[in-house]
Amino acid sequence: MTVATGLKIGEVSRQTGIAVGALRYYETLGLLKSTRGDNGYRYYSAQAIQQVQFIKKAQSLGFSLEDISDVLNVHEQGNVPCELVQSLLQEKIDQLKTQIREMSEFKQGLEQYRDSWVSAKPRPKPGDICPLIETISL
Amino acid sequence: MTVATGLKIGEVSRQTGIAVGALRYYETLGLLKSTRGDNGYRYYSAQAIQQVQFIKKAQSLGFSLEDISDVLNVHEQGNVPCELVQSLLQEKIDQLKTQIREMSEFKQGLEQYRDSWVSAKPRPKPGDICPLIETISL
DNA sequence: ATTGACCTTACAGCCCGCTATAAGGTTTAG
DNA sequence: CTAAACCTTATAGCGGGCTGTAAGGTCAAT
Repeated sequence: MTVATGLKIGEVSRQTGIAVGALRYYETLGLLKSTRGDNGYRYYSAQAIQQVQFIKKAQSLGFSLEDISDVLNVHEQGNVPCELVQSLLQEKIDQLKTQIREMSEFKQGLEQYRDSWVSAKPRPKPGDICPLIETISL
Repeated sequence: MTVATGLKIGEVSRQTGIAVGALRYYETLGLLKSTRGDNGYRYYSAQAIQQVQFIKKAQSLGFSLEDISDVLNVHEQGNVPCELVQSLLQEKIDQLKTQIREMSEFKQGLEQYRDSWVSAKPRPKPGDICPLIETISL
């Protein structure tokens, strides 16, 4: 007797800007729930829209879907996940710091090669492919 | 009558520190050649060692295997690929600059969220998953 | 009744540079 | 002669977040 009601996946996709395939993918990861109608269709509540927006916002902070899954799990346990969110955010910031530093150092190394190769062109030894690169010591 | 001679793949692996599977992979990409013995084994010349070292060195500059393939092709045409190497290197440097700038800007955005969330904790609205994240506008 | 829009599952593919596995054949040392 | 160490191909899998396709079932409007 109970007729499945709610939003169909295409409507959720339209309202959130997330592709249908991505919504189904989120479901396989446990990020999004749906109830099934007798036809097998997924039906979504209005909260689902908010949930998808939440996923988008969390992604915009650099959170992985796994991170987001953890946050949603805390929420489903009845807790407010803000502390987790804050520690995850700090983690991302720290990772970025490290990455930026590593990339800067790497870039400096490349610039040193570039500059040294502009000033002094080594003469090719027999068998060399590129005498510039061959000067590198691993 | 000609007996296949040279280094077997395991020997090349040992001398270069590159895994056997990786060497075979390089061959499928055209980066490394071998001659086959009657047994089907790959045999390598002494130059192959140098070639693999070249690949490693180019990789250490952030060159992709496709980049390296281009460089080796120029070499095989009988030309010295140093100019290509230099322009590829400048490309990597420019890409790094852009990435570092983008990551720094992104990190600053995250730090703004973090700081604003420390000072003022928004009160949860009904249906909110994490009231901090919900403050984000996409 | 038909058309077209919508929905379903299952699976393949993308990027990149590999690694791992299975199921064989070859060579080498003792 | 045997066992270990080596070699071969073919294929699948990793990470991460998806997209694309095929082959079908359902629903709404005409």
